[in-house]
Amino acid sequence: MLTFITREQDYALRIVAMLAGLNAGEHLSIKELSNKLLISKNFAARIAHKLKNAEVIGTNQGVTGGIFLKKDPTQLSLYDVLNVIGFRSKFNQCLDDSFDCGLNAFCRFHKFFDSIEQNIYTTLKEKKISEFIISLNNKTINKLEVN
Amino acid sequence: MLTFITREQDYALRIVAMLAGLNAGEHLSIKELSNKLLISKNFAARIAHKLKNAEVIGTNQGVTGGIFLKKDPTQLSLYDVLNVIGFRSKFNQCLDDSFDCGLNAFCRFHKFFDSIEQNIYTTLKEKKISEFIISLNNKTINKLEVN
DNA sequence: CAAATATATTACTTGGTAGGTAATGTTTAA
DNA sequence: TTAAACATTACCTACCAAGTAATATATTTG
Repeated sequence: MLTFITREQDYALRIVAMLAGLNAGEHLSIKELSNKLLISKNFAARIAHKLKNAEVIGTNQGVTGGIFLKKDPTQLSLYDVLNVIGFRSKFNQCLDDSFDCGLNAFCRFHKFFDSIEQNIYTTLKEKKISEFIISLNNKTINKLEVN
Repeated sequence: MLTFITREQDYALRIVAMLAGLNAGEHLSIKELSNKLLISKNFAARIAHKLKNAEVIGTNQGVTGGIFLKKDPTQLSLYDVLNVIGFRSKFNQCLDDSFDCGLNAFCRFHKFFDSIEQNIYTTLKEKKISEFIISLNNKTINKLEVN
C-alpha cells in the first residue's frame, strides 16, 4: 500500500503534538514519549535528533533530560515538521523536477495532478500543530503502556 | 520519493486517454501505443490485459489486432481506471482499515488526513477520461519514436 | 566519583514491492 | 504457412521504509 507520508513523518508529528501540550519550562523524556505514542525508543530518538537539528525542539541531556518544543505551535505548520523528516512526496512521479516523462507540459494529467498536489501542500502549510495537541493524560491510548 | 499513484497506474491512464481519442470502430496496436506513450511493450500488454478483464477496453487478436475503449469516456472516471490497476493508496497508513495505530479515532491527525484523502478520491471520481484525451498526432512527444 | 539514565550518532538488517524483463502460447489476416 | 498481433505467467532486482542494535557522550545525584 502506497502512502503519502511515512511512518517516521507521522511519528514526528505525534511527538511534536505531544510536546506542544506541555507547559512552559516542562520537558519529556524520549522514553516516556515513545511509550505514550507507541514508538520504539531508538526510532523516536533518531527522529528527535532530526527535530533538534532543525531547531524545532530543544534537548536536555543527562539523567533528568528530555526534549521540549522550541517553536510556537501556533506558527509551526504540519508541513514544517514533515519537511524536517525529508518530506518529498509527490502525487505522481511526473511532478518531480528531475523526472522527464517524455510527454511535455501540455499533458493534461500533469496539470491536474499538479493542482491536487498544490492543494495538499497548501493545506499542510495552513494547518498548525496547535490544532493537533495530544494531551499527556488523554484516554485515547488503548494499548498497554510499558513503564 | 513516495508517490500516490504508481507508474503502472499512470500508464493505464495514458493508454485509456489515447484510446479515447479514436473514432468509433478504430483500434490501436499495443506496439504503436507503447511507442507513442513511451512504455515498454510487455508492460503495456500486461496493463491492457487488466483493462480488458475489467471490460474497460476490448481487444482484437491477430495480425491486424489491437485494443479499443469499451466504456463511454464521459462516464469513465480516473478513479475507475486507477482502480483496475489496484489503486489502494492511502494518505497515511492510519487510514487503512487493517491498521491499528493504538491512538484511537479521537486522534485529530487521523480526522484531518481522512478529510484530505476523501477530497482526493472525490476529485478522482469526478474527473472523467474525456477531459484528458491524448491525441494520436499530438506534438507533445519530444522523444524519438521507434518504429 | 561512580552509577544511573538521559540524549547523540551511526551502522546494520530486512521485508515488501514497484517496475520491468523474458519467455512462451494463442489467434488471425494475408 | 508465416508474420504479427494479443495473452499469460514466471521471474528478477534494485530500492527503501522501517526498525534494531550498539556505542558514545552528557548530566544528575547519592
